[in-house]
Amino acid sequence: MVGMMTPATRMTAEERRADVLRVAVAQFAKHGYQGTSTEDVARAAGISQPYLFKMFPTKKTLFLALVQHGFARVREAFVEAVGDAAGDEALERMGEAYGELLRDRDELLLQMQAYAACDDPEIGATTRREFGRLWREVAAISGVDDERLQQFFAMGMLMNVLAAMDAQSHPSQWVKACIPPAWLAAPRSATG
Amino acid sequence: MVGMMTPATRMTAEERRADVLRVAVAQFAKHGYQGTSTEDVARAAGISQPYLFKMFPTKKTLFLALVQHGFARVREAFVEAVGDAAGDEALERMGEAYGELLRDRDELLLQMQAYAACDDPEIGATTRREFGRLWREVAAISGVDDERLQQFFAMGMLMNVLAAMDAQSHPSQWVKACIPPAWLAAPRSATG
DNA sequence: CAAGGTAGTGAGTCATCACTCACTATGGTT
DNA sequence: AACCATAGTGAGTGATGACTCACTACCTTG
Repeated sequence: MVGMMTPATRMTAEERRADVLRVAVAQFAKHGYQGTSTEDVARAAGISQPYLFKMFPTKKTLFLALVQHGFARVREAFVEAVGDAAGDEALERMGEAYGELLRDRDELLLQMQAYAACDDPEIGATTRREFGRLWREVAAISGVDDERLQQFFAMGMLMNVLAAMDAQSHPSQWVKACIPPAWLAAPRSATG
Repeated sequence: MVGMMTPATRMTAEERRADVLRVAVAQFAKHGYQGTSTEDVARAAGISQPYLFKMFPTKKTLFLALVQHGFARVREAFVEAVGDAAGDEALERMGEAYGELLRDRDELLLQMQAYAACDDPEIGATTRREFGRLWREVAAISGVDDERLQQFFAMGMLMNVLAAMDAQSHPSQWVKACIPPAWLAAPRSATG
């Protein structure tokens, strides 16, 4: 009764959980798995740290939930964007959709943090599994060959890295060269 | 004089520093900037933690030195590999050289950790600067156009991510599809 | 051999972190 | 109105982390 923090407006556990997930992305995206404290996440979500641990038994559980959620969002965005297209056109639309996702850098940065934390067995396993699902899904939807798939994903990874470096906010000579206007489209000419 | 640790065989500061740098790469590559403790690095290098701080005034200084050193190694490897080639052939040789570097996953993983830690202003600035230098150097040496350069770097980033996920040690359907055979076993040939 | 610079350390300090325990407040149901 | 499941918290705890201070051992040079 004394200095008790106003118990953040009461929500159902589900609502609160969704809230936490939404807010936690930003933290983990910026500071990484090890660099983010559960205290920070709790504060950002407007709840106490002990309650965070009631929803997610460990910090890792929370992080893994975020990773799965993030990859799932990418898959959903791809499915929706492609519609009934196929082949190169499907790839192109997925590329555009990925560009849209870039609006919210946090989602992509979280992916980077997941890759970077793969030394941890559980994080590694989850990340590989999710990456594999995404790969297979893109393969199935587009139906293009492996070389093209590879180019598609390679471009995605480059965008992730550029996002991580926040290249867009630090313009310089090379940035203009490596973020061309056509950065959304799949490469038109095959290597050769 | 009681339980004093055998003072690791005496070296010049330079030798020791080089030793530390060599050993520290593995630690930071695996566990990231935040996930690596100076204690771990010191132990791995066979010196006491206070002495580590005499050579590198802060943990960040050490990490930044590693990042610069890593990028420099890539640049040197590229220059050496290209020889007097130019254009697409130069790119191809650099690609092979990058494959060689992949032998030692740690170097590439450290790059990933640098990208992931870019939220820190100093790390971000250094990483962008080094990436930019690499980009310009590859551009200058090869002389190819931006689109091709972009594809080259994109493929490199995909390799980095696959290395981070340790895809090669966790074979599955998609791994075979996304790892270019030439990079899987790069016995320094196949200039075709 | 005396002296001093330098390689190297033991034993802290203070902050932070993941996680816990015991507790309180709230609202829907009977 | 009384009950109770569940949302939510204050105040820890033991471990660990970056970094410091005061010190010791070693080697080179005059």
